[in-house]
Amino acid sequence: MKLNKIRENIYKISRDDYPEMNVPAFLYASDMMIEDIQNDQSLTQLKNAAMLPGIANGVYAMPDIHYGYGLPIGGVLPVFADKGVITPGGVGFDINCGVRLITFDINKSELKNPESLVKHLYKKIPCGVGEGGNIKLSNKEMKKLLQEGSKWAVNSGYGNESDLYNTESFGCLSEADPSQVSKRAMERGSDQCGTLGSGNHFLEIGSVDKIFDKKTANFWGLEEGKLTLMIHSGSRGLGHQICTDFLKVFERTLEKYKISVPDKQLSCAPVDSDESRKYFSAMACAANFAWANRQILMNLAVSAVADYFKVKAENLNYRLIYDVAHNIVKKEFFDLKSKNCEIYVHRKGATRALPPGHKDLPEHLKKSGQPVIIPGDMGRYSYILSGVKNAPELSFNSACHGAGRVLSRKKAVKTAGDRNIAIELKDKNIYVMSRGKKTLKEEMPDAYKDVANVVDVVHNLKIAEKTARIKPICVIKG
DNA sequence: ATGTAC
Repeated sequence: MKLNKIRENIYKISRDDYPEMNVPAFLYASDMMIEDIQNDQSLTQLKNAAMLPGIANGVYAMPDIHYGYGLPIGGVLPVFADKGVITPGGVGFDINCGVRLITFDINKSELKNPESLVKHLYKKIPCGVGEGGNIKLSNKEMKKLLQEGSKWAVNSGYGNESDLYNTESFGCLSEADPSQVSKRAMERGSDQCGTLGSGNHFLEIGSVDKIFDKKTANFWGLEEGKLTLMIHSGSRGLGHQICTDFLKVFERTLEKYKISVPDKQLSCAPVDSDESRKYFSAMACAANFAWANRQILMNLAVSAVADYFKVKAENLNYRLIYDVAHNIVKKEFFDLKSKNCEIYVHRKGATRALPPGHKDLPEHLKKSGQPVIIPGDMGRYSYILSGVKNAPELSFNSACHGAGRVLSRKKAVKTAGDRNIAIELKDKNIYVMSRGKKTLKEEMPDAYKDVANVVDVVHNLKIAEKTARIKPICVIKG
């Protein structure tokens, strides 16, 4: 792909070089990352996305870009409500995959036996491919959950109402319509609320290891040396099934709306079409399911931590810093050429990052900007950043979402050979337990880029600025 | 990511 470097950390794929594009594509990455990025087909996917109709300004790729279904992971696709298209490939299979971060008023030094804590967590958190949990929902109750998201979880006894104010969109997309969710999707989801999943999903106890921005950290209640809980999970089989169901629908709509796409995986329909409305309503259900899921997982993990410290869960002082999605399409408003425009922003492996003062932030976060949670790998660290001033213009309020792989899962397993990743991590005082036999090899630290380099790109561009770094202590995986 | 194929 022909890339033009327009300034430090910004590369452009230009319409002068590829006239088939309707808008330019922008890649945010450092010089040293370019070679790896050029090695897969992700930039071709980005260029293909720029050929869709009705895009606002451009398409964008974050430094953790890699190959995905349709739009690359790490891609942002903003479209005008009145002339753009919705594409399920712009969201991906794991609808509202996202991350949540919690802090405890407990010092790292008080955690004397992390090996025991990881066992407590592993026992309490259902995880693994296809695994169900302890909550079985009737059809009626499922419908309620899909409409209400996090609020359903709070009303069902999982957490506090204040948690909603520390969740993106208050943990609910109001467009959710359960009648657009297939029976099969409902069935797959009905016993999976409160389950972690597998692959790169994880639940981790860590500690704040470094503060970059003291003011923002203080404001949010992040203190060096305190224990944290991070949860990375999504909408499980429900979201997967919804995506599968609608991909079939959208492949058939191309002819109907006379849209030509360079890649069937970018099948789409006008925003204002029956198909897009139905997809959006079903996608919103999956998003709400994922928020309820993480809300419940948080409560299960908090009770495991309480068990370990031999205190009652209600006496354990914890605080939800934020919960943010990184696979979603949302209706948002942006000032473009001094006109307020309704935009549907597809974020796929991209985290929303609202700058200070944004109207969608709750009052208590207006001053700091939105917390942007960026998980790394299980052997190094994760970051929390705050949305800053260049986010609207550079990326429609979006930042990176993680480290990004350097080795495919298959390659990682092969490279790991007969290494014992759990023992290697234990030597670094990180205690991991995993249900899947291959998971730890697939997810070993060497399979990922150093997230510090990824985060530095968005930090230097002033899309989101570094607030704190978190180091893992106990990790459970599916 | 995912009852890793309907």
